[in-house]
Amino acid sequence: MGDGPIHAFSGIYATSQLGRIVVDTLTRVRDTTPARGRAAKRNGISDVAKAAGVSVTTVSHAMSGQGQVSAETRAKVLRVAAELSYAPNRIASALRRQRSGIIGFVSDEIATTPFAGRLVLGAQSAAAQRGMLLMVVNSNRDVLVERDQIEALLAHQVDAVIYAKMYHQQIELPALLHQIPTVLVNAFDPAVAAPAVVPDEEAIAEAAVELLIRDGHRSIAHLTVAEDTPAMRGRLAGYRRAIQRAGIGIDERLIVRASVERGAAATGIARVAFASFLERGARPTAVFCFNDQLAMGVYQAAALFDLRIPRDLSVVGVDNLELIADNLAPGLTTVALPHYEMGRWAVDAATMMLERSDAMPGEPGPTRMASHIIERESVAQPVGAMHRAGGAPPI
Amino acid sequence: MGDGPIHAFSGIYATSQLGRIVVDTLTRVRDTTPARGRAAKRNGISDVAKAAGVSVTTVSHAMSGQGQVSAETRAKVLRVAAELSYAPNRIASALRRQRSGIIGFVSDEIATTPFAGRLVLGAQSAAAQRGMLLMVVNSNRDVLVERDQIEALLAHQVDAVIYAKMYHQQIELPALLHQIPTVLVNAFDPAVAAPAVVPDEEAIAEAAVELLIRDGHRSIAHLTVAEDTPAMRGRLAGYRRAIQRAGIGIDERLIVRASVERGAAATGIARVAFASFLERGARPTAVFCFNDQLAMGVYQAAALFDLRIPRDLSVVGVDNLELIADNLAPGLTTVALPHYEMGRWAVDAATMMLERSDAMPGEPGPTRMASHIIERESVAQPVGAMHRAGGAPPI
DNA sequence: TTGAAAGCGCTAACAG
DNA sequence: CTGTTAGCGCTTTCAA
Repeated sequence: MGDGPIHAFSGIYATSQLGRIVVDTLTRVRDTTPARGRAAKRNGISDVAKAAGVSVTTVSHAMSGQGQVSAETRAKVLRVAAELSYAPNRIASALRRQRSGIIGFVSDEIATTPFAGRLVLGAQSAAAQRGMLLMVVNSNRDVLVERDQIEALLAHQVDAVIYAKMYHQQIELPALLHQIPTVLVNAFDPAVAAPAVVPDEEAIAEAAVELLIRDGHRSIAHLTVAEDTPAMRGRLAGYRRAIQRAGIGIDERLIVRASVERGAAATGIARVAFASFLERGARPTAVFCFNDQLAMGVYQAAALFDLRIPRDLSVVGVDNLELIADNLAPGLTTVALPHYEMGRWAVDAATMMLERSDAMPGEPGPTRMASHIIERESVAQPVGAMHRAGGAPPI
Repeated sequence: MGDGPIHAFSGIYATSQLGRIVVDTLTRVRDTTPARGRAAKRNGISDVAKAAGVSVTTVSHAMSGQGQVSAETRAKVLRVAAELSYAPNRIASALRRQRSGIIGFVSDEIATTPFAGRLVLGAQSAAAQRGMLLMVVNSNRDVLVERDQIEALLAHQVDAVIYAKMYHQQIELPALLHQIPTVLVNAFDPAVAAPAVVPDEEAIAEAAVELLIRDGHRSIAHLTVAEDTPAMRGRLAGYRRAIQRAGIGIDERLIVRASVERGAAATGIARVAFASFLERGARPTAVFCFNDQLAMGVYQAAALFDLRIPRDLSVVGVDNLELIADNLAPGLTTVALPHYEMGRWAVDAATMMLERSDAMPGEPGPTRMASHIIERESVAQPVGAMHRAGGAPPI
């Protein structure tokens, strides 16, 4: 292997004194002293051009598939590029094309539940498919921090942003985001015509309640929260609808509200609320809980009253928090929120807007995404289900 | 307000036909039709220069603090910049300076525990302080995906990367990362001289066991896992050390191993393991559990044997998974792993390497980071602690 | 089918 | 203290 001017041999390229072209086809001993400090200079388009004996234009065309390049030239360029482990510098490309290939992901919270992780995961996998990358930013619910972070995202020329909340809510989109394609996740802003995706709350409740009804339950309680949110309203409405559709009358006494503050130990509150519900003599055969933490409270309350789950009481939750649902004994049947799917939907919607600037993905109003139920062991037929159709009042 | 050539009046600037300079000092009616498709064109450095009546160089200097600019000029430039809501285009700046201001964050998993979130949070907060942004990427433990993602990161010219694992382990750093400053989190590679930070496993166990000893416990079990990992070894060693330091002999029968597979419902396994331990007649007054999920299993096993926590059995976990620790009744005292701090440390280390390329932050070998204990209600003095110093054998 | 050359918006020599 | 200017590495007319 010579040292002279750079030539393209048949598949083998020379190490150069001039450029940073280095061919590394052999398996090498493991490098135990990696570059420290600055990143190693990577081969650029002109290095490839030189090595392939063509112009940078041709390399660009060959790599991107733009323009007309003969098949052979293209093959050669590609081969050389691979040889030099060349990949276009996305920064330079972004500057020239006015497209960074980066999607900003703004979330209000990332550390307390696995929701954010699943959202990010879905968004990322969709982004990867389109050759884009995510820039994740988290405000921990501090509006000032959020502002700074959005500014940073804009300064980095993100092409679009996903604005995600961890709990389904109505919001006012930050004004800064009015200047850039934005899609909302788990949130909606009636004043802004931006695509938004949220869970279909009613369907969640219907799925849960229908599962219970199918197993023969007629006396189904709903343990919900006091706070007035879209999730609370939607799930309650879905509960009512499913009950009525089955021809069972709504018994308002079966609706139990726990006053849970955000982030507080929901389980304890739920345990107390549900225990006092049982104390009043209520004996539903099943409970549909607003979320898994409340369901965990129901487990604890049931233990206090010597009620066995699922023999004496079937329980369904919402969230599929594996940490809880998997670890409870018996395992908790619960409805998994479509976080992953919403993440995917969001970047798909964003890229759609990017491609055709007149496009407005999704329905008018927030797109409602379906959930699915995860069955574990907390649901069974009520004892004597066969015998007591339309039994005694439950309370 | 005229339309003519651009002039700088005392604080008010004209709307221009030529550029995109738009002054917007008035509070405006909320824009209900935000730009769709492409991002709105933002003002550039030359817009500011024009409006301020100086050269771009001066603007650059004024904004960055580099070079010499008179205080007045600087003030004027800054004012105009604010007026035009100018912020330097980081892409252009990156291309010119060969510094993207982006740190890649590679994690093996992000959706199943809150660990990743806390790591990201810590990393991000440190990054923000230094004007950098995080590009988070997640492989879901797929090596091929990971490779692609690291390549994408490199193509985006990230200045450094944080390579994080969710569980403390020894790894082989991907070769691609040998060419760029990298710091490892929750992982170490003996073959590579890269800074690494891991939890101080022994200290975790010592803190937990010392807490129990301080409360008068002398018969302290350790419920651990069978898999041989740095965490398992370290915590076991710490347990032994703390017990011995207190002058209590090690009783190997008090060390219980649960064969938990990664990601499985650890609690069930732990429940069975601990129940059979109790069945053999063991009556420790306290258990130190490898993690919170095992602790939850202990709660369940204790219920089976009518042992009340903490009256009959004190329990300490590790991880501070709020979903579990907060929701158990009684609340679980547990050791919180320093994820947030490790995240911070990692970007601090990375930026240090960036600033002085000869720097090697941290100790030789992985830096061990301290944890702290979160006290809830699962620890109490053993019944009759006062009376039975050096009591009967525990099993 | 290929190549030369003009920038994308910024920073950093260097000159005045 | 301020301004002119040459690129950073790439994409994309436009011309050959």
